[in-house]
Amino acid sequence: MISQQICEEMLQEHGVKPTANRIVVVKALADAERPLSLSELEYKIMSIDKSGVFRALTLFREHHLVHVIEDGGDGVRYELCHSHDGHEHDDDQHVHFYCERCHRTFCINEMPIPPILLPEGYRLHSINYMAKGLCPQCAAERR
Amino acid sequence: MISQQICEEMLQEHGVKPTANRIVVVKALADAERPLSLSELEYKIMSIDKSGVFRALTLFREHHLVHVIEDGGDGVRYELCHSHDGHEHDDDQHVHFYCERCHRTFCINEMPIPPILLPEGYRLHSINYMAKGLCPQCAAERR
DNA sequence: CCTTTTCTGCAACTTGGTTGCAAACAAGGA
DNA sequence: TCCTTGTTTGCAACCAAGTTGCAGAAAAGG
Repeated sequence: MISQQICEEMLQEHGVKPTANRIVVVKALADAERPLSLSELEYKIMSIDKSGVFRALTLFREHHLVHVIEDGGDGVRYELCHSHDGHEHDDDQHVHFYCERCHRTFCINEMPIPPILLPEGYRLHSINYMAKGLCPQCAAERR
Repeated sequence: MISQQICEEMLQEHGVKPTANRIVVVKALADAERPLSLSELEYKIMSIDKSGVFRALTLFREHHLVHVIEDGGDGVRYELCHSHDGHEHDDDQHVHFYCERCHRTFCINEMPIPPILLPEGYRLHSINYMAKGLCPQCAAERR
């Protein structure tokens, strides 16, 4: 549980005016310890119209407060940037794990993304490493 | 350019009845040397209604003739499985590169996906390694 | 207190994907 | 060959997620 206080500061730090709605959205993201999709956020928040959540996320993205990861299939998910330099680069890239049974996406924080060597000419900006399978909980229930 | 003959055989091998439409779709996938999205295929084929392309892809997926990779943002892309064992497992996992400028997705065939060590309990099924940035062509034009 | 700008909710729209249905087609038996 | 049965296809309708326009509400700044 993260205090409203801190959420407000996060917004400030990234140059986003902390309105009531926006604080609620950052808080929702911060409290969930995994990346959320737009619809999960909509559902989780309820008090704000989906367009509001959408606009907040768009803004956050522009200000590098959240980043986007591809989910295990359809949509995209939003995750707070933890990089402390505040801006631009997000050195926070880690592996994600998508559970095919409960459809949640986990951050494997302890696992940095292994780098690759690209052929001549490619210019690399970012990497999305998504592992899929069963999360510990679902793997256990399975048997 | 891949012969219709071969496409037909690919279908057979995977237990899919080779109808006219299906052959066209496999051929389109085989000729493009990169994973295509549904809409790219629709555009590329024209002679077949999008529902037809969609149904062909769904079928192919069920028969492990194509696999799905997440694109650099929104939709998903389809790529022919090159694994020669024919069925079930697709040991064909390699890195993909998404160009943020021309929005094409390339197969980096020479680069197998580096494995990771997951924490206790996770059961891994597949991995999607997507690098993003500029492809050689766009990187060159850029300057 | 008034003016100007930003923020917000609602409703409408767009787009990509998906499905229902009936006509077209293919396969197999009489 | 003709008929029956099941499969495949195109069309149009549908659906949901994401996105935008607009006008009222709220905030900021004189």
